[in-house]
Amino acid sequence: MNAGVEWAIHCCVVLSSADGPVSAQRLAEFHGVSRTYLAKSLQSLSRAGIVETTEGRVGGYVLSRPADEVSVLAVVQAIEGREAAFRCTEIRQNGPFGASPEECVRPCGVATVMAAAERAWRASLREVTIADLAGQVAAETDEPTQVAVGRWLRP
Amino acid sequence: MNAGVEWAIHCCVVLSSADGPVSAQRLAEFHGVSRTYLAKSLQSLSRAGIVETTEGRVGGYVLSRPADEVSVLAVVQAIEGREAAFRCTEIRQNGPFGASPEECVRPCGVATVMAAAERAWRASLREVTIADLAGQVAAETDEPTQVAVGRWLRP
DNA sequence: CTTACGCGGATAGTTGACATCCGTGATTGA
DNA sequence: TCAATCACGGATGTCAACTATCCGCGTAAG
Ligand code: SF4
Ligand code: SF4
Repeated sequence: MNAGVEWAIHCCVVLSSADGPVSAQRLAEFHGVSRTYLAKSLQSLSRAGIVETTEGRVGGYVLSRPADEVSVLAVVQAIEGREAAFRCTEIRQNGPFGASPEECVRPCGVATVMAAAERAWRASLREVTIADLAGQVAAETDEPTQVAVGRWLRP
Repeated sequence: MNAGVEWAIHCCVVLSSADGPVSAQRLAEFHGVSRTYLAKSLQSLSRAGIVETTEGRVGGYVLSRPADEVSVLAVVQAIEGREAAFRCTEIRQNGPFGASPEECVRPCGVATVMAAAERAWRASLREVTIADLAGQVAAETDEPTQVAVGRWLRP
């Protein structure tokens, strides 16, 4: 799985507790990752409509929806894409006893099972929102640090 | 996801309906895929204890357990490995407000959520066995073809 | 002893993830 | 007005993993 997924989720959590636009520079420094590459992930979030950007001198990223309306699944799919991990290559149509395309209008058992598993995976991620994660982080961080982080994000 | 997963599942289904060892040559022909590369996947299944091999002149592969005791999950993990798709890189320890390693003894919310999703995925795959898939295939295949396939597998 | 077969290592080609750079356009503050 | 800052998108490079092939070895049936 793409490492940018982890970065993107963390960025969303940070953005949910910030009170203004945060630049890619700050987000990258905060997490200790490559600025230029993180920008790619943030652009994906932007295209997916999860964050909004303000260009110019004091530009940066802001969550475009309240944190409790952004599921973890949305962030993951924004970075990883929406294609299923399991790609069926229709090998049942190959070989000496290959089925004809007419017989393959509906997916076979293998593809069905894998699709069901991925549905379960997505359903699990859909249950959790960025707000849930942010609340957890806030509960584990003491008050002075939270204030310091807030000030650091907006210099 | 590794394409060899699809091949391996199909091979297990075929093996469950065969009455003797089937060579990699036959399995590859049957599915119309590369013989040499399929052999790699079959070797993974062998190392995982899902199939057993008989070497020598009329060697081949046989399921080492009854088909209803082999879950799809076991086959997938044999090919793909057992590591989680989401790798946490502990970026919360980075940056100016990075947490100390002592504070990170237990996994954070993000890693927990992703792990729960993967558990749901595995649980879904664990519910289905090779026997289930074989039964589905058998129900969709007419009698004469089944006999012909059985004969073709063991020439 | 010959033959067919699985096993494991070595070896490439190809793809996709990871990472960086630069030019463009937009916005703000001097 | 003008320079600085920042997001955006394209182009490019690097690297690991997947895909695929080949060969020598050991094994067991005939
Ligand atoms: S049997 Fe299922 S998984 Fe296999 S090729 Fe057909 S649709 Fe795909
Ligand atoms: S916060 Fe969670 S996902 Fe992020 S680096 Fe720490 S353990 Fe990993």
